[in-house]
Amino acid sequence: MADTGPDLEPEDRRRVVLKDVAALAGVSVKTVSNVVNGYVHVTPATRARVEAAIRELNYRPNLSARNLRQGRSGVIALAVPELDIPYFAELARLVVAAAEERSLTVLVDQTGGDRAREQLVAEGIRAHLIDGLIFSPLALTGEDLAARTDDTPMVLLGERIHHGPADHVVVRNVEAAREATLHLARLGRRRVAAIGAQDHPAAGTARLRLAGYREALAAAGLPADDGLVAPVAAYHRADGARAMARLLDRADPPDAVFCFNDLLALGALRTLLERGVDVPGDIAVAGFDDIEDGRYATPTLTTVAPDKEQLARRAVELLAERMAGAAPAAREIHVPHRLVVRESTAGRPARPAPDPAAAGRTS
Amino acid sequence: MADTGPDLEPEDRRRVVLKDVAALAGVSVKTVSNVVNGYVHVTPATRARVEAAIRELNYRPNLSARNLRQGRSGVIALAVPELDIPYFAELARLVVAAAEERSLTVLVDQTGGDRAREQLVAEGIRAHLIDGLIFSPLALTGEDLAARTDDTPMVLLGERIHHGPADHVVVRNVEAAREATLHLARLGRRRVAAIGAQDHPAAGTARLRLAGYREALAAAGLPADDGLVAPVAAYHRADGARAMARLLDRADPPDAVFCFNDLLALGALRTLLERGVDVPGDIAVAGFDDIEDGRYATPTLTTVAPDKEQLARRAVELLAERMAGAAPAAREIHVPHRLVVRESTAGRPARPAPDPAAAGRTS
DNA sequence: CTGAAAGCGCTTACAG
DNA sequence: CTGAAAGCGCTTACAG
Repeated sequence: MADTGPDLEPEDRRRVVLKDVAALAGVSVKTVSNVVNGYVHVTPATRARVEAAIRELNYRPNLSARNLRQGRSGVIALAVPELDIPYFAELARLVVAAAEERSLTVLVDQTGGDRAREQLVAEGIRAHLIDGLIFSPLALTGEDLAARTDDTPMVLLGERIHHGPADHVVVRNVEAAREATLHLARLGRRRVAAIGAQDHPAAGTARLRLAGYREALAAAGLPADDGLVAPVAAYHRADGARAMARLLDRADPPDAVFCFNDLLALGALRTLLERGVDVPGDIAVAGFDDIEDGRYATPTLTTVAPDKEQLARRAVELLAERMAGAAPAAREIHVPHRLVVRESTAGRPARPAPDPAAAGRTS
Repeated sequence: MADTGPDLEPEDRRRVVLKDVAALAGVSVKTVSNVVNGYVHVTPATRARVEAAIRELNYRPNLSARNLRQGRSGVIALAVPELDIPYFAELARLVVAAAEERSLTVLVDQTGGDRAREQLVAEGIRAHLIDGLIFSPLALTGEDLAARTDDTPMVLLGERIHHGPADHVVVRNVEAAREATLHLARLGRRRVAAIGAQDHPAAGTARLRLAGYREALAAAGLPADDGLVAPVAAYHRADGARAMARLLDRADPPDAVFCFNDLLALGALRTLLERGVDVPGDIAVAGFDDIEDGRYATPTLTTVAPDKEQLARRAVELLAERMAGAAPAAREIHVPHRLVVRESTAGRPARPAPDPAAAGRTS
């Protein structure tokens, strides 16, 4: 139509629209629309003619127009701190898969765990482009959430910050951390350390896992020694490696350590290896998340395995419900977890070892 | 407007549109549009009034409408086999970041490496929703690409399949594989194996890395023994673990192995550990990709490090150029790589070891 | 510097 | 079962 483009324009091959298909098939646009959208009341002959025309013209519906008309886009956003943190990468894969089953497309936001960016995401940087948001915040506060004005349906992954208006899908962090720590205590370890404490008020996960750790110490009759609780700036391998080094430098190093995620544990394992400390002989190590790396680590890593598949599936499900217009009170859904005991607390398997592939995805 | 919704409708709080803002600010919609889009010719006083109205009404532009009008969406798709394969996860993070610099949003497609799904992606499942596509295919053939009818701008990551119409951003695979293999040969290893060969014709990367491996053997004056070339079904840890086991079961096991990616190498390391084979003492191991896991593996992994940052950046750049209407001939861009020598070929570092954190992202 | 009006490509009541 | 027409919420020539 508008022939105002620069001279680079490929060809005069004008974009094919519904009307063109209708003209070629000799029907109204309504009928073409019906065929495209799979409505029932179209005679087979008409349908065939329309489909032939669609093929011949290579017509594709313009989704922006459809979205504008229908008031929805079929796109949801997944906002995570970093896409290449294995836990979030696995989650992303599962969310994309679960969304696809509902014909939803996933758009990705990376917040870097930065509060300002998380506020933007909560406030709807993509307002009207996305129909819903699955959000795993790191630094967002309850106040931020309460101040939210955007009304895009949202489901939060992770701890429930305050009692805001959003659905949450979570793991029972306190219980899971207690189980992991208790497992270490039952190995006969007396000085069980923790790696992963965090100061800032928004660090809900860290707080809950720390609480579970402390409950377990009490239950096992072990003294709580704050010197054995190592704070970290972030939850990457490097933080775990450094924290482990600090713990080893103490006069009374631990004989077990519960790391608040697997990445921290993998970093800790590396430090232990470099220092020549035997795992689990000298120090037993447990993590949290059950990322695939842990199944191939040296030694393989004992960890809390949340049901990530269900986490993703439930999140998409709750979101779809809200998107469909249901407006129940904010819900909090718990997904199951289990403790997976591997070599880092149970010793190396006798050779020949079980094929670690059996623990991985078969794909 | 249409008050036809079911009784669940939250409130009569009608969606705020441009017109409402214009009315409140006492200007025309054109002026509001100018303010929203940051055009220059608006008096400061007017701008302030409009901005106040936007805040008061909590107005957000409807992106679908804007897209429809402008003929573009500002959204690009990234299609990869699996989001939780570390290499693709790292790439995804970098692509999302690079896209953001250009105000582009990234939507993710997972193909599972399945040809049918890859054909769909190439044919534009999201036609008109996305302005462009960055695509890392696994099973797609040159014929598939030649048959492509969708004209969404596309940039391919990985090997150039045939000489189709698409831009490619690639690593010099043959050279890189040759360097890695030569490194092993220069350690004095005589029986250098390869893990990662693949049969199917679309496996361009496998073919090129195998070629580089063979070139290096010839250059080093080593005999080519096809029994030392291990094929794999996929490029996951489990495949590497199994392939390594097969190589070890031979009468004449290798004293070095070049794995076509890091995941295969990590699986191989696990098998070697279980079998009590010393790395690099008995067998030196090298990989390809430089994923973060390799920096914390036991031992740390020697690998070819492609400049992933540049890979992502260039891909987005080429795509943006095509999206802007430039239609040069298909381009093939090579990004640099380097061989990173670590413990798996160079032995363990003397204690105290360098902090592995220094090798990781600092974040 | 601002206003009034057309139109992007669909879907959807409303008629027939 | 199908047609003609309105309208989703923007942006953009076109006037002034």
